[in-house]
Amino acid sequence: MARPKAQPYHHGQLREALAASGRALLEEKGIRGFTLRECARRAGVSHAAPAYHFASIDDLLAELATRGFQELAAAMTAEAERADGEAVEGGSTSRLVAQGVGYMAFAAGNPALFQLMFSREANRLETPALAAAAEAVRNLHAAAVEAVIPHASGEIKQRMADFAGASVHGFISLLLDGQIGGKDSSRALKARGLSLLSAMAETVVRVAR
Amino acid sequence: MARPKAQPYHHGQLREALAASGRALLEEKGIRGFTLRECARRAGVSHAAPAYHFASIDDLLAELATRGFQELAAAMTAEAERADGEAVEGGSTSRLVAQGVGYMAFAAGNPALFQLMFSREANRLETPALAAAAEAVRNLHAAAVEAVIPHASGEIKQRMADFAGASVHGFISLLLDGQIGGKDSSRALKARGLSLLSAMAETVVRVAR
DNA sequence: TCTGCCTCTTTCCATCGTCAAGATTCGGTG
DNA sequence: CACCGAATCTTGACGATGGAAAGAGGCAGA
Repeated sequence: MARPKAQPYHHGQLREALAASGRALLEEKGIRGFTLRECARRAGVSHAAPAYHFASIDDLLAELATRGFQELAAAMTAEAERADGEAVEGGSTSRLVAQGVGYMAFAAGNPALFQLMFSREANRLETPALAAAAEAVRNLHAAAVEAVIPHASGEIKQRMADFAGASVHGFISLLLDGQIGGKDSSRALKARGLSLLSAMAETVVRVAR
Repeated sequence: MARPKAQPYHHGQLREALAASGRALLEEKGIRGFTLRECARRAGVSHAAPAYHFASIDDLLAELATRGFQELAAAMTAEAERADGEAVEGGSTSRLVAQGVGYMAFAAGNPALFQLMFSREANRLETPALAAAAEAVRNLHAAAVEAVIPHASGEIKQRMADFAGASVHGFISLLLDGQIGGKDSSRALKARGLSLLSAMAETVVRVAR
């Protein structure tokens, strides 16, 4: 009889449940359509229950963004390591491209969350965890660029990290907003994305040489 | 006595007034903090008055985004023509860079509006006017790239237009979100932006050659 | 002048985020 | 094992919001 009742008074993992239902809700309704009450409803608790786990709705959104950045970092490293394993040539350059692929794939799979992460709506809270998670992603970018041009000056590395991050982020952002490739097939869009990534990587290599 | 009373029953230019107060409100409160009632309040009318001019709050936001795109296009062409006038050399390439400067300057001057324009929150309405205004901006990008590499193939032109648009858009987006150059001076940030623009332009030229 | 239409106000409703108060359960202490 | 404070959740309430409905004010053409 120790097993939990169908609807125990104490949820036990409400914070996790809210993060999960909140994420799904965000993708469904978008940032403006996101409501705390609906989020609580889906988690099976009353509308005021989230208050104990999250100070405000912005606090919950900040948590979602934080987890998004962590997952984004994981997606980038996973794709990069996959490239390391199968690549016979290319090395650090193909790793940079693969990391960009991971970035784009995450954004394409979680468009609303991705938008939240890079909207200042989430950054209003400016929690330390959010800042740290976002910085980790930036560091991944910087490290991948650095590996391609290890002998370049610090300033060149910074400029190229700007460049690489901006290209990848801008492309997928415009794509998700429908500003690029309106009615093209998914296959064609991937080709355009890869084309952009290789142009980006070539530029990084060329400028530093 | 024909002059309008202090608060005539019929506003006369309410649509314009709402667009103006809405724009200011958007920059002040951000997308999530934007409310129709506050917007009406600032225009000096009751909270239900906007209903006749805008079907919904999303419709008003779509109008703001549409005007934003028109203004963005104007800022790009103005900066590009300014560059044409003073440039002794460079020609089409310096024009491409200048157009990017205009793009970034508009975004930096209207961060919340810029974010709205490229958030799918506005695009949910998908009004024809909004689509047309956004397309005009895209065409400006494409035309500037085309002028730099007139002899390239159509596919290369498209890829380079993607590349140019993505770089510029990504950089200023990340900058406005605080993901780039956290505590750098405004001067340093402009230098980084110009550096990115020239790297972008060089890549466009190089790939097509 | 009169009449119909456009514009705006007032009123109302369901929903929202947040707060306060009460109910329930948990973990540790006696 | 009994008890009690703290943590967790529910209920109820408040002001604010977007939108709908109904009515009042003002304009233009017959």
